[in-house]
Amino acid sequence: MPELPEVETIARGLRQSILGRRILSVTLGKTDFIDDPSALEQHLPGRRIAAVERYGKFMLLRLGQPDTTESSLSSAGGAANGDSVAGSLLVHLGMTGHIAPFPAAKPHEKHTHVCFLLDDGRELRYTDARRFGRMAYLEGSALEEELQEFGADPLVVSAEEFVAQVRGHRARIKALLLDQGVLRGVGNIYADESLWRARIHPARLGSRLTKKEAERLHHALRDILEKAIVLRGSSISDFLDAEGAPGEYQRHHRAYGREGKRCYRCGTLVRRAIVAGRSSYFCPRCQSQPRGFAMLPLPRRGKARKA
DNA sequence: CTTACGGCCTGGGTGC
DNA sequence: TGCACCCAGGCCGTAA
Repeated sequence: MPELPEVETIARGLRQSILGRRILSVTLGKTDFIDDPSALEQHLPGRRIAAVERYGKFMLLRLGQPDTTESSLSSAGGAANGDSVAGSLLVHLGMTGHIAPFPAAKPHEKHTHVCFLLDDGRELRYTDARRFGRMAYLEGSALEEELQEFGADPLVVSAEEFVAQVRGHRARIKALLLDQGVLRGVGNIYADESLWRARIHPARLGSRLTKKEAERLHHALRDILEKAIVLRGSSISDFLDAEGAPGEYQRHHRAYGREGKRCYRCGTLVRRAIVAGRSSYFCPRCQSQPRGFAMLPLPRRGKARKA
């Protein structure tokens, strides 16, 4: 479940550990999550990792020109200006994806599907038990077109633009927050957390939010994402950053995963409902339900089973 | 056109 | 110990 804060955390870690390294070779295992596996084998060997960026929930490894020389990459951490990069490796971690460098001699952990041998003897490895992730090498117009499919970065978008986007759609606000074409990087956790903070029910329609509510949501979302980044993301199942350390933001969750627990604001029991096809956690008192929204009965789950 | 919904991919965790 | 089932995020096809 890496969402924006988790991917940002991993990107920062990789920036420290592999920026400027050259990829010597590529070894592939299962490839059904890779757009064009042969493109990786064809284009990556010899290329230098010129920048590590986050784009929504994607990790973007900007690669130097195939003929880039040592000297042209002098400034590590440096801004690889757009012209100097000819292509990028896009990595989406899906739910269970991990990417991190290891000593090449270290045995592969289970579900390792991609290995990039680096010029310092380490291997950048991608593991993904469920292979819900995605990997692709793209360059030129294909890269541009791919990136263009996505909406604004929630940390960058202005309040005006956010309000306009949200109120310009009739879909449920939860669906809008999750729609990567509207806003890039928000997933289930941070959607529910920001809606709780802004006191907006997930099933409300975007077009029916008041300007004030939409502004409140924008502020809540940005604030929560920034705090989550500081705490290196949320480790709810097995998320670990590139150094293998867990995040801490899960301790600050106010809605997500708290079904049956008391709302931090009013003490009402937090509920769970399926909204936009996803489990959604909310306080039924603080986040008043829109008219016409029938909450479907949910099967009991978890160990809180009292027969 | 926009939105809603079900199904699919996979395998770890859980209930029984 | 085994095993059926749930569920996750993104995507796609279909329906309204």
